[in-house]
Amino acid sequence: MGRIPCCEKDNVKRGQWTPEEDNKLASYIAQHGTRNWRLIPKNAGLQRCGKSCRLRWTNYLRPDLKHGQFSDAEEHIIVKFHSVLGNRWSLIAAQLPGRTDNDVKNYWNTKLKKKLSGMGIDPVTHKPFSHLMAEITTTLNPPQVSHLAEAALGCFKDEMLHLLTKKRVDLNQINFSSPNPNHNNPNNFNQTVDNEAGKMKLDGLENGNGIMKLWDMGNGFSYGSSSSSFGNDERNEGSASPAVAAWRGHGGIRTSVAETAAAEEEERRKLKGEVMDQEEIGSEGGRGDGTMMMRKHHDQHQQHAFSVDDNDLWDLQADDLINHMV
DNA sequence: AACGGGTGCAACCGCGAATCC
DNA sequence: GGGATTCGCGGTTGCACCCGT
Repeated sequence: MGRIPCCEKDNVKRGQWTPEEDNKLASYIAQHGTRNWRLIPKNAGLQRCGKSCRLRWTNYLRPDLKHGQFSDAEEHIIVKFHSVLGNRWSLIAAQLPGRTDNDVKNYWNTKLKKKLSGMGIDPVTHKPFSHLMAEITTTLNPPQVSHLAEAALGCFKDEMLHLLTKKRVDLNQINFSSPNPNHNNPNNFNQTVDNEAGKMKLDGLENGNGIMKLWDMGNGFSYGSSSSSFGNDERNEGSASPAVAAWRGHGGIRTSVAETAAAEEEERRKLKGEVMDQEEIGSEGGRGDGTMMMRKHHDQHQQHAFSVDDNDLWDLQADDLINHMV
């Protein structure tokens, strides 16, 4: 039983690629293209499995790849799209010409995740940790809250300390009584997390036009200055997936391979234009697909949703963000 | 200088989706 | 229509390099 291996492991070389192997693969693909990955290593005279060849080509050898540091603009795009798409690295990478999903994934895991945590933002939900704590207190019974808070404080100790030392969020001003009307009624404390999640889901889906609902923590926290936020303003409540589903339901992300490469390139070009040249976008005609929706959605908020210049938090030095311990 | 821990990145693995036959 | 094959994706691992002690 078990899965059939993609290739005979015995005769296959693994590990780092040598320059000679790179040359063989690149020159073969230049001549014959990437039609059948299983045959490519055989025909190119490589003792590699097709999967390994495909990975090497797509992540490293492709001539259109961009190597080197990610720019600030690219960082912003990654965080912005991650807040909407979650860990859909290939989709995020598609917004960054010359970057691969592996690049984006690695960059997220090694740099951006820590950077966001250092800013007191949960990299999974893109919400401030303080907001998550407030959510916990509104959805769980008091005994559960105390246990969970204890555990969470252990997990988020650094982030909480950061918040305290940097005074990004004044804990005295956090409204732990929350907007949830049930909170003040002990009889309603049994509302489960599932119920809350279900409500969030509905909020996201029923928000009209499939646009993600703005979460509002009520204490004025934002990724950046008061007039700007680092992520998308219309943030999904909880996990990104319901909103993404809603978005897709309105013709959102293209995933079908039937979509032509030209269409994808067009989309990429437009999205690139959106980010690189925001001023010029407003006059552009509409599109029926989700990309346009995202673009429209973005257009409506670009003045404050994605401004690099006025984002003081983002410009903090990494040391300032993470090494908060005195 | 040696060592150990942290970091970044390339590569691998396993699964589901898409395509082929 | 359905099984086999191939592809693409996201998560994980391994290793080289860096830096502090």
